[in-house]
Amino acid sequence: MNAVSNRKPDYERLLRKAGVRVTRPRKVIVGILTQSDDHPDALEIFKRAVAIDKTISLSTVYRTMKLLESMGAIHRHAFEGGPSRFEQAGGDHHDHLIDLDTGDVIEFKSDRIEQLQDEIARALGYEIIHHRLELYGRKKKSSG
Amino acid sequence: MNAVSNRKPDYERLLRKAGVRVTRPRKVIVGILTQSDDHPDALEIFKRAVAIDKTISLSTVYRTMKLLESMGAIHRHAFEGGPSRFEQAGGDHHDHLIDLDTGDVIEFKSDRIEQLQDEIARALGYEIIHHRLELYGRKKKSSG
DNA sequence: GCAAAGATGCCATTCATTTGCAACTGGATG
DNA sequence: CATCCAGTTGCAAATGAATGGCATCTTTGC
Repeated sequence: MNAVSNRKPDYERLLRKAGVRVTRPRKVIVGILTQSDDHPDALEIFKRAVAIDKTISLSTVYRTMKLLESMGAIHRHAFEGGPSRFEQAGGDHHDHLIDLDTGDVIEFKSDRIEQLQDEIARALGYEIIHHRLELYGRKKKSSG
Repeated sequence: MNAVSNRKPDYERLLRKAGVRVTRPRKVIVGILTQSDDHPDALEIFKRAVAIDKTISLSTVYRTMKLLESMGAIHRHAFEGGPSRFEQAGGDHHDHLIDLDTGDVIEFKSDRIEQLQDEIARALGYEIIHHRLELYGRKKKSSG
């Protein structure tokens, strides 16, 4: 388990490469993603977007997230009991620890766990396409 | 990783113990759960219930699942891209491998992974309340 | 058996997300 | 730089899962 790097993708380049238009709403949204280090949901991204350009609609946020996801530029996480939350792709693969009290998301990584998952799948005759490992926990009060 | 035992809870006893009524719809629903070895969603349970008693409503299925869940008699799983699916509690803890082609759910268990999860959470200053580990995969064709 | 608390069925509602559609606009072309 | 039009957008209505309100029924304690 260790820290996770996070180089940001060049979204505009990716959009052009995907052959879709680089529109004003899309620029605003990817700009927000670039500046975000948290895991906002669609509504939160919408709010941040409206602060920059008040004509942007929530539909467009949803459509853009779906587009970026299909391009592999972002990851969607459906943590339990809430809307999907998004994060930029491009960093190393990692899993998530969700703070049940604050909703904060902490990233972690364990090669050992990944390896064990592969072994399990192989033993069952399966190939893992992707996986989801989420720890839901509370901060330990170390002394008081 | 190994097979998972599955002793079925005595739902009617549990209901009485919880101080709620053992009604006709509830009997039908827990009867279905007792006979199920899969991971049906609410609609599927509803269909099976209606086949036995056509007056049962989907609302009651949802209410009953929620009730059983709060009693700890069943577990709810929100696998990606679909409605919640349910399984009886009472077996050992286990995680899930979801067959992306069929939707089949295979249960597995790894003490080693659980242990690593605990270590990770501890290192981050957290106590795990619960976790979710899902592998999404496809069957390997071993020869043809 | 009876009454009252609890459950049910039905329907409307919520919440997250998607879709239909007319109006708009990137960006390739001339 | 004007034109054009497929790709996009905003809006509103639709969807799908799940919940809530409420009048009516039904367990269960007496």
